[in-house]
Amino acid sequence: MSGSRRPTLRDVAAEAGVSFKTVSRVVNGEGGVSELLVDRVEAAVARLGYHPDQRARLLRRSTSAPTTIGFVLVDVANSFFSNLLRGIEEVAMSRQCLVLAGSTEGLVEREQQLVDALVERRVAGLIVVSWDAEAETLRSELTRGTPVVFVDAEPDIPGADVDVVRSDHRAGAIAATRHLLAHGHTDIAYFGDNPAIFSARLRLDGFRRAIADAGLPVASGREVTGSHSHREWSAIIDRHLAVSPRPSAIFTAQNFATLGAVRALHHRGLRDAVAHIGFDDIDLADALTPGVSVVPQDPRDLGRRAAEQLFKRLDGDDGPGVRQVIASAVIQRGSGEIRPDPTG
Amino acid sequence: MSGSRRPTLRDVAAEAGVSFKTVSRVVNGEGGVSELLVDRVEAAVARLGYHPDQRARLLRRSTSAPTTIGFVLVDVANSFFSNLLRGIEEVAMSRQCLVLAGSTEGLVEREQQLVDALVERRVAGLIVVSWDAEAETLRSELTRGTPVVFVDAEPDIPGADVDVVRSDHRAGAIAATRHLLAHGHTDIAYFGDNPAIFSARLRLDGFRRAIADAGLPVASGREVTGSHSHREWSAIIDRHLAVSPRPSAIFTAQNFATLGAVRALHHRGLRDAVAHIGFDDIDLADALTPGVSVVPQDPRDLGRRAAEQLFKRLDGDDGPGVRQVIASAVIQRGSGEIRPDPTG
DNA sequence: TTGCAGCATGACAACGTTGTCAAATAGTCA
DNA sequence: TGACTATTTGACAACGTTGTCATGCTGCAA
Repeated sequence: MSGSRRPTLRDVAAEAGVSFKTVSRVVNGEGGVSELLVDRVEAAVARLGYHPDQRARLLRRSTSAPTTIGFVLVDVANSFFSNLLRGIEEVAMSRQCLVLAGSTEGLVEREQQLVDALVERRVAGLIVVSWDAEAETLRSELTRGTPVVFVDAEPDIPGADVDVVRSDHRAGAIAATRHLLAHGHTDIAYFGDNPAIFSARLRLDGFRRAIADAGLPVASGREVTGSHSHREWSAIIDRHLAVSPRPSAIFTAQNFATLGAVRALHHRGLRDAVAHIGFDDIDLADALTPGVSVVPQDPRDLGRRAAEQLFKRLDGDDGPGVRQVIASAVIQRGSGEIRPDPTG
Repeated sequence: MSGSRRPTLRDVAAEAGVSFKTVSRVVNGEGGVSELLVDRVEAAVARLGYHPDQRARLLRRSTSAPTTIGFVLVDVANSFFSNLLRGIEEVAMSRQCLVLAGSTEGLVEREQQLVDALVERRVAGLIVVSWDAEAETLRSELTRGTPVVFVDAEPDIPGADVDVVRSDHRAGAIAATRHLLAHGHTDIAYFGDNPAIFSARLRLDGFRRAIADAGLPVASGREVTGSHSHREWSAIIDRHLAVSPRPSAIFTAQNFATLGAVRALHHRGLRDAVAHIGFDDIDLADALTPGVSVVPQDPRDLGRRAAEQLFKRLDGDDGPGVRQVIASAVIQRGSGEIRPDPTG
């Protein structure tokens, strides 16, 4: 048995002594087959361990329920994205649909490769976290009418009408910054992702706006941006805590930066001295001393919403593009409510 | 252009004024086509945005490099599994191969559905975290000779010769327990996953063996097992800390349990009073006070190894099954080195 | 000019499936 | 009985691709 060719409709037909079309009918439950033959065919299917070839099936079928959707994300090892994936999977699962996912590592070139690879496998639709500002990686698919839902990042396509699901990055950043301002801070450091990235740009913009609204000067030396691991962020933030005067509060606008800041503050023994608030929640945020205040996101919910929207399109909805921008508010856990040292 | 049919070889051929076989040759770089026609075809491909249909290609092709592999995991939202996936993806990516993954949620029924769904899509091979002790979900594929690599859990198939990549669960649990014993603890509580699960069974076994080797009685009231979220574990462990006398040390043999324990200990203000060691590392383990001592795993490395092994098989290696059992040692960060309260 | 090698190109079958249609069989009614 | 209908079954094309083979053309030597 080992290494034997995988059985096809014809093999089952031979085993059952019927034509392969009859097997096809039985396998697809089409009806119009006598009970006698149904039994014979089903026995043969079981005996041979037959599984229909979905590639051939989809190739032939004109119209059918989607069986596979594609998800282009940045890094599945980042819990934000893995939870997005989980939310998508949840919805897809209820539709007997699988998710073909891949990490771009933030490289546009890799994003293009992934989109092409998914298109060549003829996924029914795409959910994409695009770091290509104008989403050129998806241009040809969009014009062709392939269903695409953008998550987390919103592409800047003039005159385009696309589906988007994302957090309200700017409002969240404004809320976080105002929270620190309200607690008396005037020297706030910002650590966030590369502003070439949509979400990072909006968060930095929100930070600056809140600072400006408070009548404070924009201290560019207090803005640090770039794409780093949490180990790297830890070292970077540690260095910024060493200068004098050090900032009295920090806003970390990305989850790795938040992890890095916790570690750096801990390392310097400043967790009770420097206020800290992060964008996007982290595990154990409430088991630290003090707890880490954050503006949370709910990536699993974002994933679910994106998938729901994609399936609506796959079900034939061709209405105008839908933009879902999810707001959220500060969760106070202690670190964000520390007041500046009056002697500082 | 919107909604137009996706172009095929024939469409490109018509556009370029050649036969579709010539287009096929150009697209596959087969050579034997005049420069003039190559140019005409390439222009037509670009103009129409042609992408070959991998389904049809694979259907026809007798032998070819693998383009998609399947990965059956338990829950992609758990960082252990998402890091496994990342490691697999990393290796697959270098082979121009995509990973089709799905979460079983620990349900054998769902595991079977996923395996079948992957087989029906004709993935080249499978990497599986199976929670079905005898791997019956994979029996027919194994006998058929489909390349399968088991990760994390090793199936109990009499006489079977399979590839396995996993941590040394038993040795790790023994090391963790001995570490607590060496620090003077005699009343150690165990919190771990359902022992129906391979890794959980070995870890519990290691715990019991270390306890027995120390000549201590097995206190069944101190063993709590089950599959829970970290919120649930937090509540469960909190309850066990409320009894008198409470354990002087706890060993959490699963990452959600570790997170739950940190939260529960924090909630009761016992982080400096009760020793704690976990199996599998967690984020921020070193930024807590005290740091969380653990026996770490390197899921990304496990994923890489599993994928490497799978590709070896796909490249034709048909040697005997390879078992990689990765050992690891305690990382001391503070929580595991707390000594029992002498007044306790 | 003829013959032949060598190359470029195309025609056609096949992969495993579904959709279309025709054939064969059984059943009904005048 | 004969014609007509309904039901079961099978033959065959088609999906988009690659593999095999035949055809046509060019250039060169005799």
